[in-house]
Amino acid sequence: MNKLYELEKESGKSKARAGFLHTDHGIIPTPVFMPVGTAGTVKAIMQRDLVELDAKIILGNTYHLYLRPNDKVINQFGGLHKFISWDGAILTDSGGYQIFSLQDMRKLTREGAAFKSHIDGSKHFFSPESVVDIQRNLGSDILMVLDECVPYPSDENYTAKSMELSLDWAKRSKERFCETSDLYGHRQFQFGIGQGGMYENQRKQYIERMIEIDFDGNAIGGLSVGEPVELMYDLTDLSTDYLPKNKPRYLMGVGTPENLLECIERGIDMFDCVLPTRNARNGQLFTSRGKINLRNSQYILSNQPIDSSLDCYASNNFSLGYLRHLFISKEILALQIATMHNLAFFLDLVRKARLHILNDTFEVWKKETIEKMRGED
RNA sequence: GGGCAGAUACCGAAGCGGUUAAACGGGGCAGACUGUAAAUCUGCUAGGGUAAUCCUUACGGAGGUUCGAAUCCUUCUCUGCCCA
Repeated sequence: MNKLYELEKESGKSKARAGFLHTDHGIIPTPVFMPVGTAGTVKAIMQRDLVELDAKIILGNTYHLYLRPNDKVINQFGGLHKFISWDGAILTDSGGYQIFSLQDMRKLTREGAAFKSHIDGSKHFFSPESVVDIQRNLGSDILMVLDECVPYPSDENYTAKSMELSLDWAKRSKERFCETSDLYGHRQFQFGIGQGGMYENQRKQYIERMIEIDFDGNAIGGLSVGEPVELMYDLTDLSTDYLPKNKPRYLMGVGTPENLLECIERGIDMFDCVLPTRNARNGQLFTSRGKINLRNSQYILSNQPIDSSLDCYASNNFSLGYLRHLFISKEILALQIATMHNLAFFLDLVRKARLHILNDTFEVWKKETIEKMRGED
């Protein structure tokens, strides 16, 4: 199959849909959750565990991998897949989010982003073109264009200007992508990223102009940056009204288990988020009964498994009391178990969502699942 | 038996006349985390009170000096080190 996306089924009752991403590193059923592996590792667990969890695709980050070890080094290893020993698919983010989160260390111009390394303060420059080149060296299956993730709140004028900048960068990214080719014998695809801040008209306009550039897939960026969750849902809803049906839709950086279900219902196919991995390292578990703050003293004597409803070694072999002890004692194993469990939960949730879409039961199941998760919050 | 040093909140440890219910660590108790500068960050941690620039009790014990003492003096108790 030459095309990346194959639509399998639409819900009919909502905009939820099931499909496949055809990459040369596997066929990925969608909706899909992509664990974040910024620096060439999904923190605290091994690639073997990701396989066991049936993660089909993970993220890498252009900014981080460029700074360390550098894409030229990774090129010497035959690309990121070989470098990190991962046969599944990889999507690399562009560094656009770092332009946003490391705001005080960079300067934006029409040409690109000048920035200082957060590691050693050294000066660097990213252009839309160089970011494509780096991702060619990395060899990710899906590469993201460089964009400016507009901070929240931003006024309409700033957002509009930023839109022009990001769209210009998007065009240049596409051009560079077309001028270059994959280096390692597997296909690479390129996604655009829709911005527009919190303004409906700008979101719409951005998407319309992005569609013209004709990327392999379309992302929605700049959401979940501090705005009220309902606004995030509304803008996602609006976005999927305009995004083409024959291409994958990726909501960047989202979100909580509830966010995932709400946005699947609004027609999103792909998600990534640091929550399951980061919160795991910070002692918070996501379960079918809601969130658990593991350090709480109420779990000292809990003999309950983390979540026995999951088919995951970490989730049903250790008691909450034991895992709490590991956290309180700052044992490395705590991070590993919690990370594995949280990822198992997120991946399982989205897989179930997919099955329910195929069974025409998604909407009812979604409602029940959210209620259950809220129950013990 | 003699000499010296010390005793501060759950623990360690600052402070050495007023701005001290007492710095800072640790521990404890909560909270946050959404395209990862995060095994991180924030708050609380004598009792009472929703809370306060409110009340009570507090820096080994007992007395004293002073307008005012964890801080100065006397004495007692205990701890460590050194000399016999």
